[in-house]
This record gives sequence, structure tokens and C-alpha cells, in this order.
Amino acid sequence: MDRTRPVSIRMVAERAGVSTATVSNVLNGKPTVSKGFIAQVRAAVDELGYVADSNASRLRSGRHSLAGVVVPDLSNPMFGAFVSTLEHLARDDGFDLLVVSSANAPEQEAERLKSIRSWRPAGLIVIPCDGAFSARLPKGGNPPIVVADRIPDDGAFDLVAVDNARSAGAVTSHLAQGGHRSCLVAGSTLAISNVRERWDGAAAAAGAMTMAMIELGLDPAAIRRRLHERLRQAPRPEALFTLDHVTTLVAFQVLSELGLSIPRDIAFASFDETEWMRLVTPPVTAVRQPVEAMAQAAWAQLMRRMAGDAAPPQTLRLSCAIEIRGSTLRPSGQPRTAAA
Amino acid sequence: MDRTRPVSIRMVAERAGVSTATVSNVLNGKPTVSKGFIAQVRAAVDELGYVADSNASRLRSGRHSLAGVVVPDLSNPMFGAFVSTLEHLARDDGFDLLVVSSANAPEQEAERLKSIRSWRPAGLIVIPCDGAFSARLPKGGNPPIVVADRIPDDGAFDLVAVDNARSAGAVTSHLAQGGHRSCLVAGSTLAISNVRERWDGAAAAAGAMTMAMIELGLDPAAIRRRLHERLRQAPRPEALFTLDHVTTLVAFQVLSELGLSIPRDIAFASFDETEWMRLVTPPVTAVRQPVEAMAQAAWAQLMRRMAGDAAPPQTLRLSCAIEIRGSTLRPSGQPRTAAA
DNA sequence: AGCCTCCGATAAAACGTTTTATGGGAGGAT
DNA sequence: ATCCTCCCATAAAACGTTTTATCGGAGGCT
Repeated sequence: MDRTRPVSIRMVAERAGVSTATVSNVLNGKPTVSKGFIAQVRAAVDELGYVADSNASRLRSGRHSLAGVVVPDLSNPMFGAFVSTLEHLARDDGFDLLVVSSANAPEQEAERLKSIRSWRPAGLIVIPCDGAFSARLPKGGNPPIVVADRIPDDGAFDLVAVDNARSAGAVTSHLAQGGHRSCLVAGSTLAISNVRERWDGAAAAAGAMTMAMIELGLDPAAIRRRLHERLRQAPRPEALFTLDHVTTLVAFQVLSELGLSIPRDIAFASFDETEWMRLVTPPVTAVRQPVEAMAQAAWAQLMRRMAGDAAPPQTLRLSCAIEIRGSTLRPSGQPRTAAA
Repeated sequence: MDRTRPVSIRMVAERAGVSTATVSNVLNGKPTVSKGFIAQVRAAVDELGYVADSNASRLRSGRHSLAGVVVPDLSNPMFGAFVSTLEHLARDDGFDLLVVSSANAPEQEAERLKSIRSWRPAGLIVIPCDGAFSARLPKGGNPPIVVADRIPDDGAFDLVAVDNARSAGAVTSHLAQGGHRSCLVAGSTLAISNVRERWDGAAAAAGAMTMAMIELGLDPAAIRRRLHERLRQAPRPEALFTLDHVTTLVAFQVLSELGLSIPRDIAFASFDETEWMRLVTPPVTAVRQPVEAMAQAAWAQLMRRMAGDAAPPQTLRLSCAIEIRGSTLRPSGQPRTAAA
């Protein structure tokens, strides 16, 4: 409200009748200050509502308490949950978080990385928007970086991700065992390592089931158009497996628009669960990613790096839970041949 | 990766064979530098990958490029979308965003406000966790603050919110006109102005419909328990209107667990739409809040304040869209008396 | 009393910038 | 040739901290 210059350590010192050095010593808990002065300084701080300027503090001491987070899109609930978890962990360790979004656009990611570096964060946690991440890293002393969720094509980074291939494979073999004979796998783009790994894993576990992959892009309108087109072609696949959040959402709507009944006309499964998948009827079979655990692992690793750990880059793969639900269960007694 | 001290303006100056002042002048586009030196400096900057330290810069120049955001919970998609929009707007105006979450807890909010202030942001956008917000503001020179979504009980703030009462009233009268004779309104807590305003608005527009309000708290487990309990009591209300995101989600599940069919056994409407409400069958009637517009208005107002605008605090109320869907439509021809 | 030690407080330097004030050199006018 | 003006570059101060080095004084010892 009041637009005056914020109180500085000098004003506190003056009010307490001591030097700025003493104020600093009190606030940082140095044991060299006498009882009386401690009390005086505390009083002055309270009266003035003084909070030390973290920037100036960092400038002189070199001790950072700021970390940066770069995510593709904050409005995606999964990334929201990721950042939220991170924020709490960081807080517990005394760090604040600078959050930027790359909007899934490589140029924007590059620019954000540069601008975030101007704050000299002690460390960075990044979910890159595609595999070419390391080329966009500004050269010149970068802080420690932990890459999460999506794997860059090159570069030596600490990585935290999920076992995409295994989980996708589990879904595919579940579908195959359910008697489905063809499966369309839909994802945004193979430029994203997640999608690539999921497709590879899905294909590898297909068994006798016929598999096809379709790349739909990142724009919801385009996804919708392309999927409409594909699903109207004969023969229609007996199962649809969507590999990421946006694709799943649009696909579910498209199925409904085409009047296809799940799972009678087509089975439906998704990577990346969101809450609505439990709420619809039938509920949707989905791979639930351990977002909180991923955030936790990423932060823990970053803390180690910030503390000076110089071990070689480490990769961590977390396993997902497969939630089998009604959307992939064969309607009892209905032989598939009759429906197709 | 490399843990050396980041390049400073001094190294750039040395490499370019000029003084630090000249480097600064080049980078800030001061017109007083000769062509030749500009080129030399640019080259040195590129070679070293130099990015000026925003903190040191701010310290000397007094020009800030950091703003703070305080939200109750980043994992709530609505707040995620809010922050996401804010982030893009801020970016366009050259600001970075420090994001903290208060976890809907007053003490945490107070602590976050204090810690965020240590970064000396140029301005703050806050969604408070309850009405007592102004009491938690640290005293002593605060930056301009815009409060969004929830209205504090006191204090002179710029406010951006939605017309809760009118929108809730519209839902209630829609229910009444549909022939429902009793309605249970469920919300987290009346300590949140939104919930209070929505309840007031809903009650005011009830007409002949019997209204009851139930406060369920913020904890999902407790919400679930209390709602189960209430809905098993006779007489069961003919309609359920939930006033916030979490309550809605839990309520929808509870209805399903109790085996109640929507809208035959009970009509269902929600404030605060999320994407799944369009996906379930029947789709859920909901009030859609203009989250992006709210973020936009909040940021615009904050920009004005940061530019020095000293006009008296201003309140903005944005209007919501009411999405009438299947969950509140009377099953055709079925007289309600037969169902109840 | 004289000396040494130690404790506690402070003055001043340093961090990486921007800005103000200063200074030097080139060129034009007398 | 001398002087005056610009123009462009720089030295130095300043921002709000922390830290190092200094300094004064109280107390204990001979």
C-alpha cells in the first residue's frame, strides 16, 4: 500500500542503536552478540516489520534460496500437481520457486531458460518441451539441473521419469488378452520422448493384436479433426489407447460424438490419469503416473546437486499403477465378431 | 553443469576491452555508445553467454521485474489456469513470477507473504485463503496488491472477482423452474467469501423451493463422510447444488456410491466447472467462471498500480456463464412425486 | 601497576549492477 | 596556435546485504 522504500537493515540498526553488522549477526543467529543487543534488535525488527532483502543477501553471501521450475504448461493438471508438490518440498528446505511455462514451444523454452538464469537460481527443475532440450540451454555457467518426465535426446542430465514402456506394454497386453484384435494408439507427437517410449512399449507387448500409431499434434482442434477422420475409416480399430492428457480428453469426446459406445463398439484406455476417468461410466482404464513421487525424487536429487554432489548423472525410473476399469472390459458374453 | 561462478559484467568488459559502464550502456540500449564498441560488447556477451544478474540490477536501479503470486492450491486446475494465464501476461510485460501456495492454511499464507516480500517483488496478486487476509499482511512497506477471486473482510484492496450471487441465483431459479421443490446447497466453508456469496445468492433466488445449506470443510475425507450422512437422511433433497471444486468432485462420487441416479433421483449442479462435467452422462450443469478474464483483469490492474496509479481501490465483478446440461433437466413426463 | 587475552561491537570492503560525475581527445571556430 | 564544444568512455559511488579485520575495553594474571 504505502509506496515508500522498504525498510533496510540500516534503519533497523539505527532504531536499535547498533551497527548494521550487529543486526545481521542477530538475524543470522551468530553466537557473538550479547543478550541485551539481541533483544533490542529483535524489537526494532518487529516494530519496523523488517524482512531482509534476499537478493542483496545472496549477492554478498553467495547463498541462494531460489530455485527455478520450467514446465510446458501450468494449466495441465498433471504439471500443476508436479509444481504444487515441488513448491511444498522446496519450501520445507527454505527455497522459493520461480515458475515459468514454455507453452510447449521450443523457442519460448529457450527464452525462458535465459530469463530464469538472470535470477541466478541455485538449481533448476525442467520438464522439457522436446528432445532437443540441451541445445537450448544457455551456455556459460548453468546451475545444477534435474530433468523430469521427458528425456532429452542428448546431454548428461539427472533424470527422473516413469517406466513408460513397461506401463504402456501392460495396457496393450491387457487389451490383447481381453480379445481385442486391433488397437489404434494415438499420441501428440513422437518428438516427445514419453510418447515415443509409450508407443514402443505398447507395440512391443501387442502379441497377436494389430497395432497402428497416429500422431495428432498438440493443438486440440487439429487432434479432434484428425481423429474424427481416422475413426470414420473402415476398419475401425477394436481398441483406442491414447498416450497423453490432451489427446485422451479430445479422444473421449470424439468417441461420444461419433456415437461409439465404450467398450461395446470400441475399448478405450489412457496413459496419464485424471480424476474424471473415475467419474464417467464406464470408468476409464488408465495408467496412473506417480506425479508426487516424481516431484519428490527430482527435488531430492536437485538438493543433492545443490549441496555439491558431483557424482555422475543419475537416471531414475518410477513405476506406474495400471488402473483397469470398465472401459476395456469385454462386454460379457458378447463375442467381438458380432459387434464389429 | 559447471559450478564456476557465473560470468559477471566485469568479465565481459575485460574481454571487450571496455569499462563495465560501457557494457551496461550497450545492454540497456543507451544511445551514447559508438558503433564499434557496441559490436565488441555484443560479441563478448555472446561468447561468454552473459546474462545480467536481475537482482544486482534491481538493487542499483530500483527497477523491478518480478511479481509474486499467492494461491491457495496449485493443484486445483482452476488456480493452475489462473497462474498459467498470469504467467503469460507477466512475461509479455517483461516480468517473471514467483509462485507460492498457501495450502488453504492461514498461518502458511502469512508465512508465505513474509517470505515472498523478501524478494521485493514489484507487485503481488493474491487469492487469499479466507476473509482475514489483511490481518496477515506483513506491516511495513508492501508493494501494490491485487486480490482476486475471494473477497477479504476488510482492508482497501483492488479486487477482481466473479458475480457469485447472481450466478448462483441463476442456477437456483433454474432448478426451481424445473419443478424441484427442495435443494441442498453444499460448500466447503462460509469463511470463504465465494462460498458465502454463492449461498446468499442461491438462497435469495429460491422462490418456493426449500433451501438448506451444509458446510463440509476442506478435507475430502470429511466432506465425503458428512455428505454420505446427510444424503441418507430422509427426506432426501430433490436437488444438490455444490459450491466449489472439491465439494463437487466428492459429491459426484458420493451420489454414485449411494446408487442415486442423476437427474432421476436427484438433480445435480455445480459452481466452478471442470472439463469432466462435459464428459460424464448426463453432463453436469455448471457455472463456468471466466478464469482467464479474471487473471487478465488482475494483471492489468496490477500493472497500473506498479506504474504508479494512485486511484482509490477498485472492485471488478466479472460475470459467469451458466451451462445448463442434462444433470438438472427433469426426466420428461416423470412427475417428481412418483420418484420421491 | 603493567601486561596480556578475550569478548563483543563496529567500520569498511565486497558482491554485480547502474548511474552520476569526471576526464580526455577530436574537431571547429577565432 | 589557442580556446571552446561536443562526444564518448570511464572511474567511482551507490544499492542492501554479509563478512573480514580492526578496535576498545573489561578482566585476570604476574
